[in-house]
Amino acid sequence: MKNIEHSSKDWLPGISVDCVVFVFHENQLKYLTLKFLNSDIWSLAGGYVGNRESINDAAKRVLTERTGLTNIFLEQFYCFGEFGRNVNARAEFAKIKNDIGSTTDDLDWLSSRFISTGYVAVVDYEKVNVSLGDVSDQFMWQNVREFKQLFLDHNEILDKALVKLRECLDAKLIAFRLLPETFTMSEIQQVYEAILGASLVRTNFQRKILSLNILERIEKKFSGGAHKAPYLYRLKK
Amino acid sequence: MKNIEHSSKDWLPGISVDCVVFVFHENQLKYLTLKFLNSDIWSLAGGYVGNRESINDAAKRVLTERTGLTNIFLEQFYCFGEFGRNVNARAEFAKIKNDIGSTTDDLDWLSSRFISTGYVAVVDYEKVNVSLGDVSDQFMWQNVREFKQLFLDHNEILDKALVKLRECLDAKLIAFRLLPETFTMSEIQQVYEAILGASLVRTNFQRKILSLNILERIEKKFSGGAHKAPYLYRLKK
DNA sequence: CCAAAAGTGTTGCAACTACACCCATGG
DNA sequence: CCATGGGTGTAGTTGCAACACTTTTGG
Repeated sequence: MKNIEHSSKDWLPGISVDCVVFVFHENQLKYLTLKFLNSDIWSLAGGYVGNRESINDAAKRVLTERTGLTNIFLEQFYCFGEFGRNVNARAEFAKIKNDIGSTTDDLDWLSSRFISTGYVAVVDYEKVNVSLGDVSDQFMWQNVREFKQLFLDHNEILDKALVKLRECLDAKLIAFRLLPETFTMSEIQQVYEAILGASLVRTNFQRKILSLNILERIEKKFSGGAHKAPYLYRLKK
Repeated sequence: MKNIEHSSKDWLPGISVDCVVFVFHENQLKYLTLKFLNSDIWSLAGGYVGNRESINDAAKRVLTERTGLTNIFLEQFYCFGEFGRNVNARAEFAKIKNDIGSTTDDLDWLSSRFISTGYVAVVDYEKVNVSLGDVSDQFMWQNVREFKQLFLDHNEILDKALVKLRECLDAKLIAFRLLPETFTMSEIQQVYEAILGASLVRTNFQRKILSLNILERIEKKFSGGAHKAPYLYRLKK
């Protein structure tokens, strides 16, 4: 409860950031959700903005706190400022307050009107080490293809994040940030297919990716199967 | 000074909106700037957010207050949240305070940290009727090709607005919103050239625009010149 | 006739799609 | 040999750019 108790002094009132953290795992595109202490309410990874901190830095900090990672792809995509986006959810807040054992002041601050800026983050599943923080007791990587009811307007934030992710896919080389250091060509294709929600023709896809001239092929190969092993690739310096 | 005097009660603290209002006039793309009372400081059209008003509605309201128009193209493009974007400009605020005869409380509120969401607006020059409001004594339609030093980080806001405008140009049919009800084909081309900052081949451009199938040609024509008069077009319903 | 406006035709380029086909490799 | 992975060739399409050329119309 440290963050919330210090709230009115250390943090900007009425302003928050919410990060949609994407990973690729088990052949699916997933995003990070956190469950509030002792409740069944799931939210995106959010946080407040320090009095002397830029909102972009706040998003970076929240991401580092939750994932243990620095230097990750992070991009702002929209500012959610509807009246009632959280004010109309006093019941949800009251439940959370009760569950996490907050004081009345905290609830007043939490349930006062907030404007939240949304960020898309893209990380390598194998490198993430999720820390729950003070208000959550569980986390989950949620498949984007399965609907899950989220806190407040976080479903809307997720939808807009997915649109932004697709827009950035080629220009910002999103797919390679979702994969480990080395990967096979079909893994790249699976990432693209998961993000675009469509299947792609293998031969044309490989030509497109290789023509970018950003990959180098590593001669070491997979072992195991009763057939040819796929090549491994990694990003050129 | 009405708005500012009521500030701490009626408006959300620390949050504002800034609108970059574009028009097409004298064959140039221009944006609205306002000069603070008795000063030489020029800013974009900004405003605060009502306690019970969504930020998108606040932007709409600011736009209606300044231009007299409703139902105009308006789109959010970025949330500016650097620490110091206005806090480091106490000198500018002190000058404005002096010029507009504000009380100390107002200055404290004004110069406290603000986070501002940027909006692009696109309007028909012939329909705009600019109202100065309480803190400005002059306005100007500024050519985007000429640099002008603006208040705080408003030059950066303008730059990002222009990028957004170009991105929306085709998808949101921006050009037709910058023109009056009826227009000639070469006027449309001039708008495109002003926004893109490049010249286009007439024949190919006309083919592209007409193939959109959104225009109808009006048989009435211009009068005057010693040559064929251009056709007039208007958007289909 | 001239000048400006409006429109057509054609050529070539680049990107993408679909699909046929071939080679490589490990068992 | 088979199954899987990796890659080439090619034909068709689409969109766009460049440019030549024709037609319309008012004076």
